[in-house]
Amino acid sequence: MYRIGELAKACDINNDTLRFYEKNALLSPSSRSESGYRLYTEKDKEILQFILRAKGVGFTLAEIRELLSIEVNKADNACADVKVLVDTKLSDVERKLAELTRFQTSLKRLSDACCGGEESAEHCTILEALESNTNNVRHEHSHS
Amino acid sequence: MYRIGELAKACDINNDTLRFYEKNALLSPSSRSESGYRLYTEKDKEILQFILRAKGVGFTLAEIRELLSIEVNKADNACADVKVLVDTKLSDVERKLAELTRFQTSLKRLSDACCGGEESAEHCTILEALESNTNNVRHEHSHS
DNA sequence: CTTGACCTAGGATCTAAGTCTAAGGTTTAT
DNA sequence: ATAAACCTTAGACTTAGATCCTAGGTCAAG
Repeated sequence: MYRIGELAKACDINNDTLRFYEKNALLSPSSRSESGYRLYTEKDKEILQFILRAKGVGFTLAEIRELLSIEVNKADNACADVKVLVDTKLSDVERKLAELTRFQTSLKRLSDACCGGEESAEHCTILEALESNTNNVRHEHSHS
Repeated sequence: MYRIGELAKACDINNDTLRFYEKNALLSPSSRSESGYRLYTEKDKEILQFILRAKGVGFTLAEIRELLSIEVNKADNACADVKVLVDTKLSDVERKLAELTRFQTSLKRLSDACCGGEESAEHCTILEALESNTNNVRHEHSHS
């Protein structure tokens, strides 16, 4: 059993974040001590880690709540319902992947075109690209 | 010279967003009319487009402010300074991409392993996977 | 038996990036 | 000359996701 501070420390988050997750129906401690202290189990910790991983890839807490809630309703849901939810999340993930890939491509192009040297940035291709009306690095000339 | 509404419309953003950018030291109109109306020049419009493009590549407004400060003071900054900003952002984006790809794989595997039928989800492979501490589908047995 | 670290609840505050409202002044078209 | 469309400011509100504050209760160590 972890007390709130122990679990928070173990997962490198704030105690208040755990209280916040509880208030927002994401993760409640499995029990309380005599004096009302929250007591989290190993299982609770695993759920928290799932939450943190999901958050790390861009799921909102609302989406995570939905993912987690499937489990609670198991018996009341058909497999099909669960699958729909997962497939919806999969589309979400793929949409996010597409956007990030776009960012990556643009940033890479900017980075690759820049000499990165100690020269003055007066002719920096990155700045030029951001100034131009294309968002693409068209001119790959360097500063030399 | 553009009035606020004209520039906003031309760049497809809200008038309030321009006031917000001004308050947050991203873009101030070059002048004001007799009656106090903001007047933006062609150059101002270019800076705005710079901001919007940088936003489109995933930079936060704080990061854009930094980019702009280099932009207006090019001669005093090295190319390396600019490149660091881009490369930091790039690593950030790539870290997220990696995590997201991991999630995509997991969700795909979950979806594929699920029969998607009208059976109760009590033995749904998806849920079983979410319960495990790996987020991977280990047991590919179905509900039947 | 008290000090310090930890915990409680409830509500206030913060950040990002806007968006909206109120109460009024200006410009333009008819 | 007056309505419609535009502009001004200050400040409140929004959403998501926390984080902090107040005022007090609990627990282990010296």
